[in-house]
Amino acid sequence: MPKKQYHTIRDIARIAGVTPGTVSRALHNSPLVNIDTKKRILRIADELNYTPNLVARRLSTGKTFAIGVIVPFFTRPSVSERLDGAVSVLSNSHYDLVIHNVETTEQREAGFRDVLRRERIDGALILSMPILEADVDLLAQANIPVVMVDTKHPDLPLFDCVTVDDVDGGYKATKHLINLGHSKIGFISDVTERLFAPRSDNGYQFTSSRDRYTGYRKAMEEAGIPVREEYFAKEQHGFREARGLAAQMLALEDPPTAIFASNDTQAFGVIQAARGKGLSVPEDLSVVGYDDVQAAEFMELTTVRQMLFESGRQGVEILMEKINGKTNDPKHTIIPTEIIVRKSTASPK
Amino acid sequence: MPKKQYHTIRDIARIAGVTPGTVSRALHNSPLVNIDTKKRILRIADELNYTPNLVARRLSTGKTFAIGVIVPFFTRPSVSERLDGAVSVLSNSHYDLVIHNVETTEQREAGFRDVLRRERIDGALILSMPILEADVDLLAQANIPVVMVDTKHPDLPLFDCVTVDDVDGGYKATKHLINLGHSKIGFISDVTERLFAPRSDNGYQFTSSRDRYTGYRKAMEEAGIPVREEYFAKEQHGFREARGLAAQMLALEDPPTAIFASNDTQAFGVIQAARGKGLSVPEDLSVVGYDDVQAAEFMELTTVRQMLFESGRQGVEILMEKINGKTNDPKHTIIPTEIIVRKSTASPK
DNA sequence: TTGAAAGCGCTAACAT
DNA sequence: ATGTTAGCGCTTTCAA
Repeated sequence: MPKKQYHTIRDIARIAGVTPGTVSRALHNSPLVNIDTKKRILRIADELNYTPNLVARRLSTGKTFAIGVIVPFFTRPSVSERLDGAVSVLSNSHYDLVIHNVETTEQREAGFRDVLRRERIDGALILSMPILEADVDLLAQANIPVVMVDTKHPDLPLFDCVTVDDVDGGYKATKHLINLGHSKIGFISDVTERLFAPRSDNGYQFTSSRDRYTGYRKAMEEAGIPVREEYFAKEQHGFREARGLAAQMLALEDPPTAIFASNDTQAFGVIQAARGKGLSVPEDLSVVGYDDVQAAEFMELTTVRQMLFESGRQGVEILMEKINGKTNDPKHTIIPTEIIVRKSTASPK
Repeated sequence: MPKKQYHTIRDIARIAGVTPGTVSRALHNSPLVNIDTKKRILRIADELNYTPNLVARRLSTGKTFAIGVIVPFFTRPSVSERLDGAVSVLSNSHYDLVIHNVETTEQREAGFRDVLRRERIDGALILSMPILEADVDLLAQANIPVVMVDTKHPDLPLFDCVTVDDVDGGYKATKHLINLGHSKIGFISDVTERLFAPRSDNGYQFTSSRDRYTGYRKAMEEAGIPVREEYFAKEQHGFREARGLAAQMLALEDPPTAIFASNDTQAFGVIQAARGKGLSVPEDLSVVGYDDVQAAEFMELTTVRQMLFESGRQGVEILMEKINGKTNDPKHTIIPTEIIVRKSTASPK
């Protein structure tokens, strides 16, 4: 078998009659190399179809030229749109994006323990991951810059993060319904995955839904509408679960005339539940979602847009600044929300 | 500033009073090391919170412990579900998954030129990327195993691939409509992205839609139903485009009573077009999609399921076998399809 | 069972 | 402008 199927800087050096150091400089466009030798070196490199061994470069420079992203459930549209924003920044740089998907507790631990280290990546993005108390230590031990997107934690003002003002988003959605004349407004929330809420719920898992609910209450109270307990329900993320919840709520003696779901997927479940009961949307039931994922448009769902792509993009951009040592102080960016009115909401009959 | 914020094998060696070689052996559970020294070494490593520097290990062993995936538009649900399958295999191994997203011609070229090399990754998965003539050379030059998923190319029987029998899938969908009594059946196709079809269409870009259309024709001919030209239309992937196409088709003098769209996203566009014309689905128009993405379920869309997750999973599994040298001969796996009947299809009135 | 030493391919500081 | 050299952290062969 052949000794090696590729060429190194040394091969080029030999052929060009120079030393590896010079080749390295030529390849890096250093001004410290004669224009002719540089040309010659580049030509030879090209003929040899040379590409540098990134691993060697990484070891030598101490930089990995890779960033990691720790993310759960990236097939969820909202997550994958954020990821897309993150990827978009990197594809114009030399950085690789290594993705660590989290779906089990082990993977979660492994992610925080092994991934957040300088020996693997230059920086990490934590995307849509609720932070547990146990994570805080690991996070603090990380010897690389970390930016969190769609993830907040009361004890971590020390970290950079990109978040959304979910209280405001929830407020806007509810306000929209109130303005339409609704007062019987249900709220359907998702719940922190079991994965993220081990036996001791220490109050750290901070879901966006909670904030959205706070916004809901605020709008209700402001309008002097009592918040009814039977108009609140929560279940796992997923449209089937939400469908069940909505079906129950619509079966109440005095059912709501509008339902605000804390994400679009759940809103779709609500719409299905209404359909199942022979109710039409928005005539008999108004529905508002949250996220404005791509499917929301063809479902003609009124929803709260939160610039998912943009949040991922900004997260990585901040991360790159950190990696390149441009800034130091933690930065908390808040992405604005906007209510997108489509055809799933109307005044009550 | 501190010289280094982490510990190396040498630190452990010093403290344990042995040489780095021994530490390396101990860490790898080699039988060639005294049980007591091994224990001592492991204890020290643990106390020091040691984790090996993967980059160094990679350089030394010549393995990168990473695989790359080249993929376009990974926010598309069908693509991201495939990706999810790929990721699922890796998260139980020590392999990293680096993702190279392709959205421009440059990125496409860069992907094939730079990524497919042993110096970066141990193997690559090419996901849902039509292969151009120019790619063939680059692919052939790759010095690492490559597996293609949802990508075929007539000239590349040499490569491993996981594909779907789209002709059969298209046949099943059409047959279903015919069985329901339809004979005026439209077909809406997507078109290879401009990105993938530069000026010279050399016939190599092989879209799945074409196969699905072949299946459609086959079913029609078999049933003795003439294929009408005005019942065929194509446009870019995307529900808006499909909505436009369907609107036109439904405005024909003699409009179809059923439309088969070559993917779910376009099917959603068709449904919207019908709705826009005041037609209800399935009473006035039956709609069939393709892919069975998650949204298909809550849209209650009849569609052709093709085990997206599974295709990604199998792709990586084959890739890992190749990397570990278990098999050599190219393997062509065909994932079966299945028609999922939901509420978007019915007999014509 | 352990130590010594070479080497993976590249970079960068220093010397010339 | 170029050569020389040391070294990044780890693995692995060869000796002992």
